[in-house]
Amino acid sequence: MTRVKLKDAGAKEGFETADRLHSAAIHLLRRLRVRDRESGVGPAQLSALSVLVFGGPRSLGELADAEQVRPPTMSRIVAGLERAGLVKRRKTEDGRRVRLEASAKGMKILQEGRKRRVESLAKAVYLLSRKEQNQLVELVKLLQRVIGNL
Amino acid sequence: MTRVKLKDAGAKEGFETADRLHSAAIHLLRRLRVRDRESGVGPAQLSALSVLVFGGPRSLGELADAEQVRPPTMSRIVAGLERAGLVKRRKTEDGRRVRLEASAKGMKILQEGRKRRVESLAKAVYLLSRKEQNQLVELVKLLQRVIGNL
DNA sequence: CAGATTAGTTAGCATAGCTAACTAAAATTG
DNA sequence: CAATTTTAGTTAGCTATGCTAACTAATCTG
Repeated sequence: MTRVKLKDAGAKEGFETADRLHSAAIHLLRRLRVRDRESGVGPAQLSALSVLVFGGPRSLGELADAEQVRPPTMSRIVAGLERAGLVKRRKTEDGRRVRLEASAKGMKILQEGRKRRVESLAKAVYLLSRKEQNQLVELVKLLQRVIGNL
Repeated sequence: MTRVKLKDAGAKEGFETADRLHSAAIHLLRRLRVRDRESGVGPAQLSALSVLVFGGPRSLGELADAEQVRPPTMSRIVAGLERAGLVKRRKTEDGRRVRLEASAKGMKILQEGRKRRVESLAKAVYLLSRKEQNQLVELVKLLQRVIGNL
């Protein structure tokens, strides 16, 4: 039995691909994490801040959803960001909700951190041929679709 | 000025690609993290265990290096894995070093967790066309090279 | 307006990251 | 070969991040 049913073969490949992708993502972030520590801001704070900077102001609950985290967790993350002066808290018409927005300092810190973090990755990308770089762009789009399907 | 110097254009694109890749990796793992929690084993423990299962036994220091973590951190992660009976600690000729290896239970837990974790990702992969799936395989290879360059 | 729902916080627990300071074993060296 | 230095891991103590349960305050609803 050297032949395998097409369906099964596809399933196995899909699983393998998914597994390697998962592993690659872990290792990628593990490497970049080192650079993130230089900012003095924790990873969860940095990530939440980036949502506010690139995605605009929003409520705590919305931010928690975006970050796939429970409200109490986000409450504390935001408290840290506020303490560091990176996020401002504004009142809304609805007295229960808060409007969270990045401060100027928050935007600055984030841009710098993002630059630091991505520059090592960008260097690694430059080592690829131009053709491979273009391929990588296409494949990142594909990856974004996969994430959308999750 | 609609034209840009090629060199600059390349740099900018590389940065953009790197940034999107970084972001994609974050979102990918954030989604999968949910499934990981079902195992009852923390993410750092799970990741360390996978090194032992797929990469074979090694010392605590080597494991710390592989996981990009400091020795005290790995010491505690291993203590947790031991307490849960997922890892065994063996003596070596060098009395300072320990030899860490996954137990049968550890391998079982990991395989199950890996399956759970990857199955949602695999489902998302299946939604792509066969052609796109092949492209994705290429992405992962490229990605592995990029990570190697880090 | 009383009760239910919604938004966020507080409290308390576990995991995970770090540095500093320690112990024990091995290697070096005078 | 004894004294020192180096190496491997651990312990202690801090911070950050996850969670659930239980609370407060505001809004909505009947």
